[in-house]
Amino acid sequence: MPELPEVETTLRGISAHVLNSPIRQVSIRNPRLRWPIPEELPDNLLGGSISQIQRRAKYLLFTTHLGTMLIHLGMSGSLRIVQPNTPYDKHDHIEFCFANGNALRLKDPRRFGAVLWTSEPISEHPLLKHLGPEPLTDELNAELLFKLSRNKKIAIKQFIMNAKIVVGVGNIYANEALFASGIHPKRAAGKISKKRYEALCTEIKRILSLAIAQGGTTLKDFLGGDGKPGYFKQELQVYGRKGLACQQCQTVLKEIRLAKRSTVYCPQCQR
DNA sequence: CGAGCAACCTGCATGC
DNA sequence: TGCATGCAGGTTGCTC
Repeated sequence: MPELPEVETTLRGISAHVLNSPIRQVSIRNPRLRWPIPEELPDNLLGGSISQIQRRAKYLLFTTHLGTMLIHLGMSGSLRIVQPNTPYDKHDHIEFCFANGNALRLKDPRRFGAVLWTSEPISEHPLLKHLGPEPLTDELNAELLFKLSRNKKIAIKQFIMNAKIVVGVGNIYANEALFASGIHPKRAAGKISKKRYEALCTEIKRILSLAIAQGGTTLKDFLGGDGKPGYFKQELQVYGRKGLACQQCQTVLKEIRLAKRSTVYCPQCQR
């Protein structure tokens, strides 16, 4: 489910309901996520409150007086605000109850997500330390991509999906950004001009911003923290449209696999 | 070093 | 109807 816009939508949806309210209870129903939920997590959270929630890449960072809780939603995770007496879903793995009467629940059927704790400065955390720039800041720009890509034979789609290069560009938005900038997903990253990287950067930023403004992309059951679905699906030009006509030139869209990920493109518009 | 891919899981669609 | 297969929005950490 979640790419960067969905994570950002979640952040915006849950913040007001959980910030600065004492944490009364932490219930771990199943600690077996990608990594086990740390046993000391409840003790570190209880009695404290969340003073800030930030997003870095697709990680949500919950600041408390003792440290930071990191949550990653993996492929199928979602965070929802519920009333504490709401019946549990089979895949609700952890719940945080707040003094203000709200409860925050993580549901994650595939359990590729993670809930971690660190008391170190967050920028030093091994999972965050080597991440590339945020795509919606000036740190992502054509010069950077151009420079990092010289002599690289890797396909451009894999290049922009590499979090060491730039974070937050997942499979859906990689497909969409490449279509919008007219670049063939298999083109060698090192053979793309500065000029074309300008277009690609512009499109990555435009598409991610638009998706955030529309509340993310609801494919299966994604709902923002406010329970509303995302509306970006209707904007998708290539993802999930294999065999359909390109909306630009009517050519039939093709699908290939790149690093095992579904890659849809227009063989006419993308070179 | 980079490239490729196995691994972590469940649910759902498809085909026989 | 049942069963096998393949695929899904992500990322780490192997092996070669």
